Amino acid sequence: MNQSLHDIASKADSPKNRAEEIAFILRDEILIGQYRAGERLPSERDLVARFNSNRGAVREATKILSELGLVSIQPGGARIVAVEQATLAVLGPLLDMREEVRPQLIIEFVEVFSALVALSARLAMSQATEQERHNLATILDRFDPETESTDIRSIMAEFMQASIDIHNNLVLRLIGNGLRSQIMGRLDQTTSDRASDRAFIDAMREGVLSSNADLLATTVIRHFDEARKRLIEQAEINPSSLRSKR
Amino acid sequence: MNQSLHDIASKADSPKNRAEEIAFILRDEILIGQYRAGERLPSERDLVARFNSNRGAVREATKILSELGLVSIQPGGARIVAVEQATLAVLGPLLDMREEVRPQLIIEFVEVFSALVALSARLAMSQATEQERHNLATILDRFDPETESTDIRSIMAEFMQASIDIHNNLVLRLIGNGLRSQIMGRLDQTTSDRASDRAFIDAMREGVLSSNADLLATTVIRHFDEARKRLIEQAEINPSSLRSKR
DNA sequence: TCTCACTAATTGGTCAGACCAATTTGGTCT
DNA sequence: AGACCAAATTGGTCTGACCAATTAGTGAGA
Repeated sequence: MNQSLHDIASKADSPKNRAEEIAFILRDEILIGQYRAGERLPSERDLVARFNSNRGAVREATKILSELGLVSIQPGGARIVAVEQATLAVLGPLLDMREEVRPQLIIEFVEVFSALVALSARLAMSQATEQERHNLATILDRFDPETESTDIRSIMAEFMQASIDIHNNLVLRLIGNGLRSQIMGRLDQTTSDRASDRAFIDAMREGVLSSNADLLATTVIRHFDEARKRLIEQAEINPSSLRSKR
Repeated sequence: MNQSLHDIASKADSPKNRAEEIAFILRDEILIGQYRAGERLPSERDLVARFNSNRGAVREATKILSELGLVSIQPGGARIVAVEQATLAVLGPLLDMREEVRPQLIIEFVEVFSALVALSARLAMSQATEQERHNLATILDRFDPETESTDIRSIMAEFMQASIDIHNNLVLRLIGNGLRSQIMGRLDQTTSDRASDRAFIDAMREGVLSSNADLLATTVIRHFDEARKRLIEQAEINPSSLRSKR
């Protein structure tokens, strides 16, 4: 029961010490809905007993949960906070733990990511040098429709990073960091239309080289919108619980 | 522009316990550039001596810094991480501490926020009920160009929250949480054109009531773009260090 | 029966000191 | 210079204790 929980958690992010080990277990239990929002977390001394550890480690663990925004610690007791008020750092664990919300969560991610890539491309175009635009094009050139290995998603991630390096918008960069660390490596392989991918990459390439921000943005939005629709179809074929409560 | 000490003090987040107190001091020192990235943080025992505290509290403090993504803790020593790799939670402190990057950071925030508001409005329109659209309009109706007190920014924040409640995109919500907690209450009053604000609100209202997602999105983008340009002008009048290194 | 005040138990916050394992450091030898 | 080794340093773990604030429980009084 709890064994499987622990396994899943350790697959994703391996705890670096006892405190993280405890924190991750509690985090996953919270995300899985084992505690309701507003409920009290077991006291530090109880957790010490449960995990055969010491208060120092347990306190560090609850500190982590507090930083994740999952619990609110106050003298008298710590209380669970609704997932909706947490930080981006719960996204990854949520993807790992809650199979039934995965499809929906991925769709939501795509919705946001596409807008951010489009924005980032826009900002980059507004101040990219010739050299920088060439570098962006080079990234896109890595796409090869013949090879199965060239993952269009990794290319997009790299494109995102490169465009952020150009406009250097810190807010966008920090959000990008959060999304990347939570999502990368947790997405399944999706069958996508290589031909349409080719057209997408070509359009982006043209947008980059001609410094056409509008073309770039609309191209990105359109492509991700298609991807989104494919995901929705897939989710409806396997209708675990689309748009369900979390 | 000219900030009193009192303002800064009230903006600063007040530590809840000794660990946070220490963590916030170290965080600010890192953000101010007192340590360079890659450098070693003083050892836990040194920090104990410096803050007249104990290792437990110090370890909790460094744990917080670790969660912020500002330091990387490993056996043998903790090292400072570049601000660019931190989490959104450093934005607020950065606004409080580094006066010289404030203008640029606010511009960057507006760039991102506008895209997210536009996206959120789009998503909300795609599935809002009559009732929900009416509620959104009610929020916009709070704007009164005659009264100085009605802050268009708080209205936009509320609109953002309400639209998120409609489409319920968790990714967007979590990002919104981060931005809101970091930015809200840290922006100066900016003199804006009440007439153009009125036009903006009216356009949004029409977009909402007619469920015209495109109109809404372009309206939002255009308005924030104007706000951005005003900010750039202001920043150039007082050219502290636009687009400077951070 | 209900309310309020008081008391006792619980909880988080702080602190001191100890040992371990791994890394880092400094010196030595080749 | 470079490789190697021993010592000092560092983070990780653990025990046990006391404090202050909150919470839960009790009992007296309305």
